[in-house]
Order: sequence, then structure tokens, then C-alpha cells
Amino acid sequence: MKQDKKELIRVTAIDIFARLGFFNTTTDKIAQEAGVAVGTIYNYFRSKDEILEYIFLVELQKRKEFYEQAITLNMSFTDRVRHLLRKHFDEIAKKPEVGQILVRERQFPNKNDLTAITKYLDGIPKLLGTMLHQAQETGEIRPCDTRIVGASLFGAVQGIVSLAVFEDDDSVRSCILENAADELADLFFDGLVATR
Amino acid sequence: MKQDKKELIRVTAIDIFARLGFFNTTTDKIAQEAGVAVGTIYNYFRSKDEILEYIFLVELQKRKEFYEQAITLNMSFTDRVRHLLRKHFDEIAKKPEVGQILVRERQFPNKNDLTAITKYLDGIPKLLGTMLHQAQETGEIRPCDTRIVGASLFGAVQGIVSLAVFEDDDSVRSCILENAADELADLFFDGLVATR
Amino acid sequence: MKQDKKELIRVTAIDIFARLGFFNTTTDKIAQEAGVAVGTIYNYFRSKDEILEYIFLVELQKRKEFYEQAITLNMSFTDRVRHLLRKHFDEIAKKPEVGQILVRERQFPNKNDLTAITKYLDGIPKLLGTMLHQAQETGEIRPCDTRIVGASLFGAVQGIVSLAVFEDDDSVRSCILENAADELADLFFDGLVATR
Amino acid sequence: MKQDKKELIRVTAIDIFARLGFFNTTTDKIAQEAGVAVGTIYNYFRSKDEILEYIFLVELQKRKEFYEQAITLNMSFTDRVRHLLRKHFDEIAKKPEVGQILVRERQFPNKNDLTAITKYLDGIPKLLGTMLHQAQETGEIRPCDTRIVGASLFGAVQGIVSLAVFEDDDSVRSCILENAADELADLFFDGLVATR
DNA sequence: AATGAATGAGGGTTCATTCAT
DNA sequence: AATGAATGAACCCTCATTCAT
Repeated sequence: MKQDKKELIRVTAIDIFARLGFFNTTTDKIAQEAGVAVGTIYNYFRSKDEILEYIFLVELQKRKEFYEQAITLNMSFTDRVRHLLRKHFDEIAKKPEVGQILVRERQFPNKNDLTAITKYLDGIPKLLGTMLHQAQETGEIRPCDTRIVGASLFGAVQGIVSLAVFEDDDSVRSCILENAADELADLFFDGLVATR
Repeated sequence: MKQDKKELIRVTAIDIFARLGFFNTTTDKIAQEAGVAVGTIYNYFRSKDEILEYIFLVELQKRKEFYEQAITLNMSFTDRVRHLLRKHFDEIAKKPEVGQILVRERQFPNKNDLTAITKYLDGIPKLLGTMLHQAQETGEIRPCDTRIVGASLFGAVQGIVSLAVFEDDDSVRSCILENAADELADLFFDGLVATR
Repeated sequence: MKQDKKELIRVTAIDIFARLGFFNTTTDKIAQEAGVAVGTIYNYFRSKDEILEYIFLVELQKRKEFYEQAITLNMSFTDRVRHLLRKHFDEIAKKPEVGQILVRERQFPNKNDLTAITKYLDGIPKLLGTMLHQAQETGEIRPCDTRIVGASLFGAVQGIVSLAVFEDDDSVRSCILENAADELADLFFDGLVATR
Repeated sequence: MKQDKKELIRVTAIDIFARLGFFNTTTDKIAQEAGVAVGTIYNYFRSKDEILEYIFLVELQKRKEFYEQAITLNMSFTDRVRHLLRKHFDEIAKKPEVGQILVRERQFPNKNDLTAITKYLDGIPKLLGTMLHQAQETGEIRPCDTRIVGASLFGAVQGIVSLAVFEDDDSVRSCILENAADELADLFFDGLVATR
């Protein structure tokens, strides 16, 4: 039950951060909406910053698990990426507010360098870069600057999430998120040029 | 001369927003670093928010000009995109701080409805979508969800800017930004798959 | 056993109050260092204030006992004072932290009127004044304003305790406290002037 | 006029600190009673702590001036001390609240080691110790532990201030403070023992 | 147009105290 | 008797904005 409350605060904070932005969200507001006292928040988090970090941490964890899964499965590189993208967009579809935060709250509290936020924003592109590099060595993909392509892929994902998340119509949003993984995989692997 | 001071404030604000983030920047700090009094800022801007909006507005204006240019020039769709990307990354290379702000300060897209920020973040992907749509109709590119691809392209650009902007080594950053346009164009038009 | 715990809390509180000061000490800290729950403190004390009062009360009690002893013993006034001073400084030497509190925590003598703290800070000088007055009547000491001299003696004692207590070197502190009683008695009874 | 406001805040704070104690005084209260906004306080002081330090600093400065005066004047050691004591008690008589603070607010904000408060509480006894030491060498006073006697003298002064300051009757207080210097000087130089 | 001291609502955080277990 | 999670009033301080000079 102790963790129930931490979870309650995390989930509530996601909703409000998504709605108002981190800096426009007050701790009072979070407490009120979570139905607890302000003090209670501080029994589980050392600061408002830490709530945001925890949100990123949880999502980072999930992405890591997706990655471990993808590694284990015996599939080609392209399928692996497709798998990761699907999982990611599914997650966003389930809770778009999380997506909103992931693309918007990159202001760092810049206190400790190794925050979960930095790990997320730096770590995931780097991980994509590594995957690309390996695929390049096995000849699965053509030569390219893997850092740039990794950052592009990560950025493209964020761009789509932005698009979806600011879409008001729920059904349109769902549709975007459902197609996104395949559309993006096709784009990245086959390009846009008309059949040659 | 009147506009000299407004420009001074804009440029100074860019540096500080990039360094500290919008919410961690005080008007006092801007005034101090610009060598004017706080009150002076309010002779040119109605609020701190408006400074940020003005920064986005100026950049939005530049992008629009690039677009007008690109339309005028008689070139293929792919060359047009390549041209736009080059111009954009050149601009970031000249003043990376601007890039930092463009990718980071997307807070509160809800205060006043039609802010320059929203116009930038929504407008540019939409514009890219339109271009893609036209290219699709002329058969220059294959069928695809142009909204998703537009958002992906915009996102990919932002992702690369992120990568470059948080890169400490100046020469590495320049290198990334120089190659980015071509690398990204190749990626989007030809994809990654080795065999063709 | 019931009183064991109250004693435990009192002793722990002394250490922390001495180290951090009353206002910088939290009840959580006391509980933690005493190895009990916060709630437990409130089974023995009605408030945090009351802990401090209890500390003063215990010390006041001890001083009263010293006084009773001194009265019983058949000695001259000067020896009586010397006896009291020795006892007091011995006590401080045994637990300098108590001394620190006695000289430092004189805040709010106004909350409840008859606190142990007020009794200590007002009562002891008054008691010294009474002793001086009697000695004056028996001709043991010269005419003087006994209130002022009483306050001076009490103040001088506190001043020495301050000196000792903020001395870091343990052996120096012990030395100061050992000599203090005699030095002070000599000073008060014979003065400083060289020729006599 | 700039300094007028700092002075206004200092003087107001003295009154409230004396009445309620430092820790029970809020910045809002000071602002309200000074007739300024809370923010104004922070234009002149970096923190609430700094107000207290400034109060001590000003008093320390005054004492130093008294000391310089005393050194310049061509008088015996005993007269010099008498002069210092008179000046000090006069000062307290003029504004007893200051006295109250000087004897009560020794809680340290313990942040920077060299606060004005520490300088006052450690520095003045040390200075007295030095004076005593010199007098000892010139044979003006008998051999004694000058540290202990210095601390005693300082403590005795504080003790008298305590006595006076908590005295409600104004005329009694004045009387105490008027006689204090001589009474204390007599005590320290000639002792208490009846004419021998 | 320029200044910068004054403003005060509002924010994050603390912590003594309570009370259900 | 003991626990410690929950509480929420209260505090210190910040900072965007104003306005008299």
C-alpha cells in the first residue's frame, strides 16, 4: 500500500504535467488532484523535480524491457526496430499524456547530471545508434552516419508522438499511433522515392 | 535605434534561455546581461513570455523565407527538401543556441491560442505535409501517410539539432550539422536497406 | 521502564539540541537517533517545547539539590559559593552538551509563563541574590547591589561555560572547567587589583 | 534614501526579534511592521539570517569604536574597562531590545563560520582577555587565568543585561543600567570581601 | 525612452502533531 | 505502549511586473 500511494502521485502528476506543463504545475495542485496532502508527496519524493524524474525513469525502464525482449527474439534488424516502435507507440496510445511529457519536458533541473531524463533523452538515441552500427557491420543496412540516423529515428518518433498527442480527436489519434510504427519503419528502411 | 534595443534583448535572451531554460531565466538576468534596466525590457515586450514568442516568430519568419525561395527555384521535390534542410541546419550552425531553444522550449502551447510557438511547432510539420502531399500527387514519391511522414521529418530534424546542440566539441557539432541535410535527405528518400 | 524511555528521549535530545540548536532539531531526528518512533515521543511529552523544558527542569532540580547540600553544610559564605560553583562546573564537565543548552536555549521565555527555563534563568540569579543579601547582613561581604552582583555571578558562570563548551580541545576544556570554580570565587571575593 | 530603508528594516527587526525571538519572527511580520513589502527586505538582505547578522555587525562596530576610544584616552587599565562598560550599558539603556538580542540570539545559522554573531560572541571576550593580559604584564592586576576572567567579565555583562532587559519597570531598569558599570568594575577590581 | 526600487501573490518545502493500526 | 504514514498550516523566498523619477 506504501507503493500504491507513490504510484497514485506519479499517475496524477502525469495528467497535470501533460495538461499544464511541469513549470506551471504546483505541488498543491498535484496533492489536491491526487486527494492527498502536500506533505504526503514529500514522503515519497524529495522534490517536485524528482516526480518528473521518476516518471521518466519508469518509462525508461519500460523501453529497456522492450529492448531486452527485442534482443532475445530471433529476428532481423528491421523487424527488431519495427517491434520496438510498435511497443513504444502502443504504450503512448494507452496513455497519451505520458507521450506529451516525454516530448515536452526536457527542461532539466540540471542539478545532478545523471538524471533519468538525461538518460532517456541521450540514452535512447545512443542505443538506437548502437543497433544501427551493428546492422551496418552485418551488412543489413547501407553505410551511413549512425549517430545522425539514430538521432533522426528518435526525433521522428518524438515528432509523431507530438502530432498524435496534440490531436484532439481520439479516433484520429489512435489511427496515427496504430500506423506509425509500420509507416516509420517503411520510411526508414525503404525511403520515400517512388518505386524505382 | 529603437529596433536595435529590441534586437539586443532578443539576442541576449536567446543566449540565456539556451543556457538556463526559459523558466530558470529571470528578467533581471536578461536585463543585466543585455546592459539595460529591467524596465526597458517592458518597453519592447509586454511580458517575459512575449520574448520567447518573438524568438520563435523571427525563426518562423526565416523558415518561411527559405520556403518561398525553395518554391521559386525550379527544382525537383527532393532537391527542394534538401535545400530547405540545408538552410535550416546552416542557420543552427551559425547560432546553435537558437536550435536549443527551438527543440526545448515547447512549454505551454495553451496560454494564448495562436502563439508563434504553436505556429512553429504545428505549422512547419503541416507545411512539410503539404509539400509531401503535392509530391505524392505528381508521383514523385510513393504513397504514404503524409501527416506521419511530415511529422517524422520535422521530428528527425529536431532530433539532429538536439544531438548537435548538446555536443560539446565544436568541430564535431559543425560536422554533424554540415552532413545532416544530405544524410537526412538520403535517408528519407532512399531508406536504409542495403540491397536495392 | 516507563521512565527509562523518557530518560532515553531526554538524553538523546540533549545531544541533538547541543549540536544543532533547538529550532534546527526536528522531532523526527530525535526519534530516529533515540531509536523510537516519533509517536512515542508524544507519549512522554506533550510537545517539542516540553522536551526542552524537561531538560531545564532536571538541571534546575540538580542545582537545587546542590543548594540544599550547601545550606546544610556548616561553612562560610565564600566556601558555600565555591562549593556550588564546583558542583556546577563538575556537572558541565561530565556532559558539556548540557552546558551548551543551558547557555544557548533561552528563546521564548514568554510562551507559558512559568516554564522551567524561566525558572532557571530568573530563579538561579535570584537565589544567588538572596545568598548575597544574607552574607551582606552578616557582614561577610561588603555593601553592594546584590541583584547586580547576583546577575553578574550567574552571567560569569554562563560566560565560562560558553568559553569551555565551544572549546574543541577536550583537555583544554577539562582544564578550564576544573579551574573555573576557584578562579571565579577568587575573582568575586578578592577582585583583580594587584596591591592589597 | 537607499540606506534609510535598510536601516528601517534593521530597527524594525530588532523590535520584533526582541519581542518574539528570531525563530518565532516571520519575514512577513517584519515587512508588515516596517511598512514595506516582503520583497523589499530581500532587496537589502539576502536572507532572514542576514538581518540578524547585520544587527550584530552594527553593534560589534560600535563596541570596536568604544574600544578604539578607550585605547586612545590616556587612562589606567581599570578606568579603561570602566569606560567601556559605561559605554556599553549606556547603549543598552538607549535601546534595551538590542540588549535582549545580544544575550539571546546565539543560535547560529551555522552556515558561514565567520558570521558577525560569532565574531561578537567570541571576539569580545578574546579582546577582553588581551586587555587583561597586558594589564597583568604591567603589574596592574594580579596573576590570573585571563581567558577565564575575560569570559567571566563578558558573561557578567551579559548577565546584567539579561537582568535589566527582562525587568518590566522602566525606572528600575534604568537604575540597574546606570549603576551597572561601576558596580561591576568595583566587583572585578576589588572583589566582594568585606574591608580587610 | 530609460531606470531600478518597490511590490506581493504565489511557489516549493518543512515539520510538529495526530491517529488508526 | 509503540508505530510511522498522513496531515496541512506556515514559512522563507522568488521574480514578473509596475511606476515614479
